[in-house]
Amino acid sequence: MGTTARGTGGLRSGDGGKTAPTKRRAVRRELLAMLDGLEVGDALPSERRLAEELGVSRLTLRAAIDGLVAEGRLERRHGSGTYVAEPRIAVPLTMTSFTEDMIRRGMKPGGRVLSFRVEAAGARIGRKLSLSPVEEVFTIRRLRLADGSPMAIETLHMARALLPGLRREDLEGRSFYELLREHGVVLGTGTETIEPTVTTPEEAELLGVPVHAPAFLFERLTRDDRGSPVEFVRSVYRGDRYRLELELRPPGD
Amino acid sequence: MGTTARGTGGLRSGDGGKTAPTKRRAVRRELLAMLDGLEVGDALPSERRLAEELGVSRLTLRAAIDGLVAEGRLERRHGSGTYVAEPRIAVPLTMTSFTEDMIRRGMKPGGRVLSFRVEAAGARIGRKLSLSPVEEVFTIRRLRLADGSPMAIETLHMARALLPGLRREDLEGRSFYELLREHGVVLGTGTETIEPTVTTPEEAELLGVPVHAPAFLFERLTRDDRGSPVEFVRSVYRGDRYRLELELRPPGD
DNA sequence: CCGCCGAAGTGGTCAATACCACTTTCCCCG
DNA sequence: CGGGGAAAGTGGTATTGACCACTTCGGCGG
Repeated sequence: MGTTARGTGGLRSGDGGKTAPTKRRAVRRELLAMLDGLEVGDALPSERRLAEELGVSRLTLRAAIDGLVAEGRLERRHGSGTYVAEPRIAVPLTMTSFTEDMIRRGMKPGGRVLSFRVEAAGARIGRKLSLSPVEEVFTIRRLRLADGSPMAIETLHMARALLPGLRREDLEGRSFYELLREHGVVLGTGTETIEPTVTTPEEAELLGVPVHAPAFLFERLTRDDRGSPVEFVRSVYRGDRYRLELELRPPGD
Repeated sequence: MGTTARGTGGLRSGDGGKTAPTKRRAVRRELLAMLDGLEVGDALPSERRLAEELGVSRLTLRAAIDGLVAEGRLERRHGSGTYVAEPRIAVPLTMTSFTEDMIRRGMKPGGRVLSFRVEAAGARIGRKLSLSPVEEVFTIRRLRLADGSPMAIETLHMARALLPGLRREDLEGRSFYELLREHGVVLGTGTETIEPTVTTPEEAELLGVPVHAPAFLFERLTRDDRGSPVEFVRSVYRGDRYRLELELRPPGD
């Protein structure tokens, strides 16, 4: 180090092997690792110190911290320091895969595949996924468990072309998004709509709740990093055990 | 054109001083003004140009743009430009007051006060608001309208001490948060929980929907800038005309 | 005529530096 | 011994300068 006046530093495009997309994410990972060794309420080293230790500018460090603050894992106190935040019962809505979501809520996620079919997309699903109606898609129905008891019923549609060799067994253990990532699908943005609904007799049976019990209906369209639709998911969550909680911030203005 | 002449209002901590609160917010306002003259899909000037025109650094400008992008009013296209985004049917959950919310959804908000009482907080509300159970609170029940038809029933609790002279008439026209601001209450963070539910006969009657129709139940606790509870609100939204929609971003990692 | 490719322009990221606002601490003065 | 106030340390904001990654578009060669 020392003076390195030659800003060109690089290190981004050159480094071998895997993608180290952005420096901020590297810092984020370092911070996450650091968090494992800290208790709730503990203070982080000061931003200036951390930036130096990690070898990044304070701006970059702050950007990484910003993310963790937004996710509720850290808490800033002006003039005092940055602290490990109280864990939230329910976390912000963004991003949640079921697996992640349940882990955050302190529950053990599980699942059972109810049905696994390959069929023509049809008009509705084809439109959602920007596919021809005759293109083959997977239609996968899963029962989602939390701590062993039913939490949601999920129906997923995805172009077969994206994961041609997918078998029913592949879904039993792992996270679906993990599978996608291994096959080179990089997830980008998604859109989710949420409506209240009531359970149908079939749903009630599977979820172990009364018929016409309140439930959430989620519909999510996930896109890859180039904006092409990847999956369309429709989920029914039981309303008695699942609720959303979110932190409101004063508007940016 | 038209687009909601919501003028420059706002500005929360307005100290009539020389120093603008923060430069970023000033820039934000400039951008908002600029947006009124643009159509959906139009491109903004480049960041470098804008930064120079507005006399701020590019980073500051970017921070302001970031906010507008997060709120869905602008859209960035890497390598191409920054564009006025398609208005969203439903906007991110953060912040929404009913009035703001409806305006964003392109509907005309309205309301009718169903009941207005002053009473002892009681155990439950007292706990929510961090008040003694015998402290006097307002309990206000309002029917919320969108384009003239019922959209939600809202029950609000707030310590009387915060707005001692509040009368029923004060609520008829204006935004509640506006009132609070005028009395020096600066809103900070809030917590909202969302559950699915079904309408009771009374709610169904007021909302004009069938009994046991799906609905959202919102509970919101709003705090001021120092973290003290300000209001506790419980709202029932009809599920057939109101739904949530949110944009999912890939996690920071 | 079409296609390729590179230059120009755009947003995305990062560094180094400076100053401000706030909190905490602790020393000095009463 | 107690209280006030400066100093130090922290996060918050802002600037300048640079390079990277991507898109767009036009010129050039096939």
